[in-house]
Amino acid sequence: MKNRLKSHLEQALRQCYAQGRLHSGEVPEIQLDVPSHAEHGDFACNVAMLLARAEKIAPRKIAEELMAALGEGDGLWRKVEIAGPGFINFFLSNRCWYGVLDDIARAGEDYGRCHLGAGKKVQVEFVSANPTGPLHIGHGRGAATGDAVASLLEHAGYAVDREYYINDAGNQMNTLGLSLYLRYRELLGETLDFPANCYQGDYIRDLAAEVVASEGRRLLDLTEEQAVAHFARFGGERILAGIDDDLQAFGVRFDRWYSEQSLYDRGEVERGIELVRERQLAYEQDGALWFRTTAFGDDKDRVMVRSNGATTYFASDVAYHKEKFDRGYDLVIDVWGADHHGYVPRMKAVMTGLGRDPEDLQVILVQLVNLLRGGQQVAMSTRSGEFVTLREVIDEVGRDACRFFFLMRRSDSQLDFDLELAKQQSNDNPVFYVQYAHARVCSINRAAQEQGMQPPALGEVDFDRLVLDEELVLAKRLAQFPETIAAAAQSFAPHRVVFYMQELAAQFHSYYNRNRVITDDPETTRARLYLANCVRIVLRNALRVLGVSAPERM
RNA sequence: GCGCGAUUAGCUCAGUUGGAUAGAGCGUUGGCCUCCGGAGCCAAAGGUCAGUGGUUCGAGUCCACUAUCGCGCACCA
Repeated sequence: MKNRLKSHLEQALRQCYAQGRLHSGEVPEIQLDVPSHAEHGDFACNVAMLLARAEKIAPRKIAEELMAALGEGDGLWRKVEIAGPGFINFFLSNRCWYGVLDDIARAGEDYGRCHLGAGKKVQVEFVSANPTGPLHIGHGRGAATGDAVASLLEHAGYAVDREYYINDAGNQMNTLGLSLYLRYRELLGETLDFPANCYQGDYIRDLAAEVVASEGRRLLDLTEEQAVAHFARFGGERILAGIDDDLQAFGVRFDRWYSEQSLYDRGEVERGIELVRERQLAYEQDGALWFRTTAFGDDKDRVMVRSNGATTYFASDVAYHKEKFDRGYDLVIDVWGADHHGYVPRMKAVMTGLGRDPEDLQVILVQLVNLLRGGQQVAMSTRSGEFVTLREVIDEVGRDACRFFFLMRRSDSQLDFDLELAKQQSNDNPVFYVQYAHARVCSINRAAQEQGMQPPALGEVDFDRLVLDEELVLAKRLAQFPETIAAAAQSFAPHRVVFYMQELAAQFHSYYNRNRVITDDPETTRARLYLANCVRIVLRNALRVLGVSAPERM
């Protein structure tokens, strides 16, 4: 609809130039905004103001010329006017708005999808928590965000892969192995000092206890080095399996689990370092090998190979990102904790250094979750091992509320997550409010069915029966859904979908409360059922993007 | 010290990428059930968009400085 208006405007502008009524020849991008006030119409265009400078005449004058060239617009609008400093305001015809109901009925599950991405390959890498402990709620927010962004991009026509990067190389796995080994020995009767830099959480003891149960004292015969290696492998696998379980319970599925260690095993890290050398971006200093990232905007060069010969995490990250693009992705998105924001410039520098556009790498930063219970802060500290796990929160408030709450705010701003509120079944709780709107339509359908009526199919509805303002407002809101998805996808911002749903649900609840869908008049009833079911379809599609269920009864 | 980010209603936050008179939810106050699910709805009050200057037809939005808060500044991962 917006696009149709746009092409009308472009045509009018070209006509003005052709007829010599305007002279500059400039064709700016036509912008159409939905004004905040209804008296300014359905869409407002500012092109006359943009042209004012080049044309050197008053914007209202330009707007007049454009309006004259616009003509009737074959019934798309019922009124066009010039207002304020030179806005061109369009008032669309009701028939045109109710046409979106047919679009929705026709498209069904696909309503809201678009081809913005043109099939480009995108990888979204997220969670990627170290396999040294269970997922906590911070990871949960990353999981919800990454999954929703991936889903948004799918809806916008990108070919998306979800990937989890496993940091299974380096000394943290040794630390894990050592932590388990020491707890194992403790459980078998030794008293020893458990080092502060080892993992303190109870899950370490639990895992060690499993080993005691299955292996007994046998592993005491190993050398410490052998034992640590054994425990590291065992612990890593078990913890990763637990993470996978938690993510499945959360409804997140990855296309690929990518091991950092495999980069070493296949020589990718070596190849990455070679490439940096070939491009003359490496130099040696103090016995270490450095990547000259300062050449591309980083404020410090970065070490790839330490003076003791060990490669850094940065080196494998270079290799990993190089390898992502080798796999043919056009766009790579990393979802990171916001405390890693300092790493963005260096990774962008790596992109440039490797000959890619830095825009091909997008980093989404996810801020901390502040967990509350009835307004009171829940204490958390990863260091001491006292943290609230994702699993605990899913078990307590349910997957739907959990995902919804994680996505309610822009990902880069801190989030208050109140467990009591998330469990509450009232209008204070936004997730129930939205789901309830969906269930309510289903309930109306059931009531209609009992009276022998089916939700009407395409073409069975007389839109002239929709005469209420609220019905028009609902139709307009429904028409906005595809652009909401597109805009949210382009800015990697799932929270926009949340806000959209809350508005739509509020409008529907309000409509429902004031009017009966099922009336004495069969034609009116049909039209209203049709409208209500379009609301249901859009709510369901929106919830699906976020990974939240759309229940038929609650 | 340097860098990144934030600052919008009593609280928690949006703000369609620079548009017209600033938007929700919660909280507060006052209303609404003979009715398809009240798990809901309606209404009112509430604002110097942190401050100062700048850019222009037009600034919550862009730029500079200031203040306050948060985070980051390893040959760790």
